[in-house]
Amino acid sequence: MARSSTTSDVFNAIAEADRRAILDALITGEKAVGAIVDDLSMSQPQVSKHLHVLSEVGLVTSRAEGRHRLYRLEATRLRPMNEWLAKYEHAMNARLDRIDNYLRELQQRGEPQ
Amino acid sequence: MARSSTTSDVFNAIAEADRRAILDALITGEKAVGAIVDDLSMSQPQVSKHLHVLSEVGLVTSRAEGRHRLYRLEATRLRPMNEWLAKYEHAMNARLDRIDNYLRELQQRGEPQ
DNA sequence: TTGACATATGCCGTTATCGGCATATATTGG
DNA sequence: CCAATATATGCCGATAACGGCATATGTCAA
Repeated sequence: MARSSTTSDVFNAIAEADRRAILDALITGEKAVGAIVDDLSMSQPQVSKHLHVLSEVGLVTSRAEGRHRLYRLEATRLRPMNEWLAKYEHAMNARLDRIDNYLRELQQRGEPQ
Repeated sequence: MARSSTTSDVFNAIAEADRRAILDALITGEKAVGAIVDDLSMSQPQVSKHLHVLSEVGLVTSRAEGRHRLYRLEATRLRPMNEWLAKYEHAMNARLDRIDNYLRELQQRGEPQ
């Protein structure tokens, strides 16, 4: 058995740097495949395939516009990641909290004098 | 060429559900390999290998304690993901914002009367 | 209709991944 | 030192991912 299919969940879809780049490129709004190809200088089939994967997990949707196909970011689908990460928020800021407390401590020690 | 090595960056390390489960198991604090094996009912070699991967990207660290090896979560390493996700925060909440605006609008229209 | 442009698909070779199993490597207690 | 416990590693077979290239599909314009 290999890694669970890339098309099965958002975490896998996003594991690929090129796909993250594509999503990044779509932040500013809808874009045609060709535009993405130009922006990221990847091959057209490569972009189409990545878009297919992203589409399978719902991270992008598309609509036809003449002979172009416009892809749109569906950021809502990133929620699962966001929620998973949220569990670590506290631990992630532990160091900062410690620095913060340290600074507060310094300040308190300074004030009396 | 396949997907960039699982040991190269956090996004790939986390693409595997079992590894996320391991990290989740470590949220409450240090744990020995055996404890994780029991908690998640995965095979011992499987857990060891996943821990190895997680360790390569710095998501966990370990220390020896007798014949046990205690693994510890290094949540700080999740920052890159957090930052990447932050870019989508706005788009992710767009729908909520829209509802919010709508409600605000309703309220304003109601007030004058 | 024909031809040009835009995008999707199919096939191929290479490479990584993953789990299972057996086994190597500590470490401790007697 | 030896046996038992705890963990790490190495090898294997199966699977799927990725990029490249050629080509199919679709759409417009003249």
